[in-house]
Amino acid sequence: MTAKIESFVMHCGEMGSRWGFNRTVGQMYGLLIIHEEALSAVQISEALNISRGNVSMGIKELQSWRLVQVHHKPKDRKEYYSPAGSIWEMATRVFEERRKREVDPTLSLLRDNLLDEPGNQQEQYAQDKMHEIHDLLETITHWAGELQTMNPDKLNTLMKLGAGVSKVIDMKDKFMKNG
Amino acid sequence: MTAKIESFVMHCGEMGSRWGFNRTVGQMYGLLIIHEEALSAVQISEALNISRGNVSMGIKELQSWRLVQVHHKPKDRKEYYSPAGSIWEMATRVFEERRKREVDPTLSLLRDNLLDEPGNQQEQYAQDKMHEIHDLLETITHWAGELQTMNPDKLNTLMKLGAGVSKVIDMKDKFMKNG
DNA sequence: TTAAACTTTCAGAAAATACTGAAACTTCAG
DNA sequence: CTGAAGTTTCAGTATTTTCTGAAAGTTTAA
Repeated sequence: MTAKIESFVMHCGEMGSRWGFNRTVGQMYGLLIIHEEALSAVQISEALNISRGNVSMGIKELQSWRLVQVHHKPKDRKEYYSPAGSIWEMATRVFEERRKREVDPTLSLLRDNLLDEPGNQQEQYAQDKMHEIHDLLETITHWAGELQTMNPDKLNTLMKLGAGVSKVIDMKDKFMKNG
Repeated sequence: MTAKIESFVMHCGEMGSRWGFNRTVGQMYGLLIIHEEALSAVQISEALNISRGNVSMGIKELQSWRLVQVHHKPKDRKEYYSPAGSIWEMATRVFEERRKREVDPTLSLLRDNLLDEPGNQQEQYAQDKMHEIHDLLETITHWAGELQTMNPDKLNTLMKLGAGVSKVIDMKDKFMKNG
């Protein structure tokens, strides 16, 4: 590993926990991304100086995020791992999985709580707030879902044309009034 | 605390670490949100059964996220805490702070690495990938920033009109070709 | 000043999380 | 079958993170 590559891999490790997994899982993912060929479990454990068992657990974790792909080479029983999909797909998968872990449980709790009638003034206030949060989370996840269905080229093109979201939306407003 | 309120507060605790802080900080924030009146440090420590020192550290943490506001009552030396801003503002602050912690350091590392010339084929491949990631992160943060400048009413209105992001953007495409 | 009422800090304890390595398991060629 | 070549699991250990409570710091009223 050259110094540059190593700095990237180590950075992914440091950021790992902020990105939703732990240090070694972050390192593993970083390594797979910047390495052109797929790597075996032993190669990963040697490159990162971690135990073989840890690699196995890390791969399992990355698979639960749908971020790695398994390959086989002819005449070779080992499994080789590489990142699944394009950079854009990786980003949407991380978003989606994080939504499942960070937002969906909250939405479900809020929905449950909003079914009951509030018992007193204090509960009324609490329910109002929960309602606000619920609606906001629904709006955000809806729009995030829409963004994910687009490809990044489209976004980039529009950005370069100087079209920000608000401009596009203002235009839509105008368009609908006229039409 | 009624059962419903408690379930919300405890949920915020469980989600805390996924949202970027720890359990008690999550609980504290949840409590402040659904409680109509501002609360003193002692009230918080009693409501959540945590030490006074822990409350102090938690408040400090929430302040670093710009999520709490301090109040004073006449004839009372204690400090009283409440959430800062509307639900929408809280959400944008959490986004913004998370961007600072989760994305900005990576962008900066990638920029540094992209300044050097690649030394060999392996480094060339690595740099290409880093370039892709860099551009994608820039696009995403740009669009996220734009979304934050809008208010949620506007988003909701548009959503109810059946205007998804992609529809709006397709329209923009058409509009620009014709114009 | 003083001291009461409050807040912050931080060393050490407790709890949670991650890692290792050996044993168990799986697969497959011969 | 058998055993070699691989993967997974998990009990115990190491590391990291969080929490407590006592001491130090701050503010203010008298």
